[in-house]
Amino acid sequence: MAYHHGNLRDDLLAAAETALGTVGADGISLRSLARDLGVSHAAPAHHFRDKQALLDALAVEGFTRLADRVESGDTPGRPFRERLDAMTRTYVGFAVDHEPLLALMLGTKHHPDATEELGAAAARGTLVAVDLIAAGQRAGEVREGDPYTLAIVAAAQVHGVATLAARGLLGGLPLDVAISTTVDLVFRGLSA
Amino acid sequence: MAYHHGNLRDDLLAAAETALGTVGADGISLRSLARDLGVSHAAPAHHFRDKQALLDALAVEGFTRLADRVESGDTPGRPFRERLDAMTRTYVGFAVDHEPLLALMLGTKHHPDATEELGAAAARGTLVAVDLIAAGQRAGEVREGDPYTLAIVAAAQVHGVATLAARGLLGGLPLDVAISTTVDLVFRGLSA
DNA sequence: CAGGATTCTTGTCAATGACAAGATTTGGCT
DNA sequence: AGCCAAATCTTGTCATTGACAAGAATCCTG
Repeated sequence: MAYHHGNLRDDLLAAAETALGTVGADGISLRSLARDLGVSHAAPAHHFRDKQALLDALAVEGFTRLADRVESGDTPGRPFRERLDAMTRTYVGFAVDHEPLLALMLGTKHHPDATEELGAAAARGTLVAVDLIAAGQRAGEVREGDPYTLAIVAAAQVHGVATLAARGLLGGLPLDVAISTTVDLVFRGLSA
Repeated sequence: MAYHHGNLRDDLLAAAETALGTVGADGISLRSLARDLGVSHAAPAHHFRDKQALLDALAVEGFTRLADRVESGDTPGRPFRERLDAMTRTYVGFAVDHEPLLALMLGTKHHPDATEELGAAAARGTLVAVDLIAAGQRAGEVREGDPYTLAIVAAAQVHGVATLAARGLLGGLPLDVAISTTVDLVFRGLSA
């Protein structure tokens, strides 16, 4: 066994994400992760100052992956409603599949210095939304108004459905019904 | 000093809610609460089986208070848009004023037996929303469709704006602009 | 006014996050 | 090649915490 693990940092992140799904963010223990990776209980400290620093790194990774998925699922040039539908499904799907990660991403207890990095990662997502609204306006499909404001609020609406769906708090409403209704309501709300 | 504290349970809840705002849900320590109340470190165990049981009780209390505020701020009989506006402002206001509590209420790590109680408390809120939609439909102000589905989704949309606003994640959008836009978008979406 | 239930206390345990100090390895610099 | 600093990992330690056990003080019901 090599004295140096090699890529402890990446392995810690991977193990932490797995643990996130089983024991939750608070249930994660640095010592337990270290044990799983066959490493001493103090080794993680050399890669993450804090337990929170590890979680922050996980959150940043989550934002990046979410943005990737949204962007790759997008179809620029297609009608507004089609793009809105795709984005909504992607977002809700991500939330349902990775609820603990999303909770981490939008949690409030990040390190001050990480907040900056998280903000940048999150900004990528809003960019896509603003672009969507602006394109819709240019095509005369979306009503007038500050595209930034409309994008933020519309995204927040979809976000609300996503988080409640992820936590099973939609009162028994089937997921596809909830999504379809959401797209419909948001679309009508934004219509010209 | 009386051997019996008298109303430890209530005092624990009150102290816990205060701590919730300062150190967060995870930062709360039963032992610390006990110290603050001048009571032995094991005393809380006789009132709350668990640390989670305490948090669950706090969450139930939160749902009750939120429902109270929404109901008391409601104006049945008035036009749909007016009621929607009032409810949205109440909800967003509650979220901004009590973000940690709301996070607790909608968290996923409750005790199984508490989930039932929480569900009942939360159901009160959806009742108001369904009533609002149904009334709007009767008045011809809201489009047709299953009122339950429309209510859940619309509530989820408002909820999304509320949580993001509470966490300062609206990208610098002024709160009143966000609220007004939200009411506008939801209203248009639901319009007949 | 007795006896059981309630409330609270002290004592204890394992787990954890964080810190300190030292060992091993790596990699750059001469 | 060789050396030294930095990076990586280790053992050791500490205070805090949640949970449990067993016993003391108090309350209350019959």
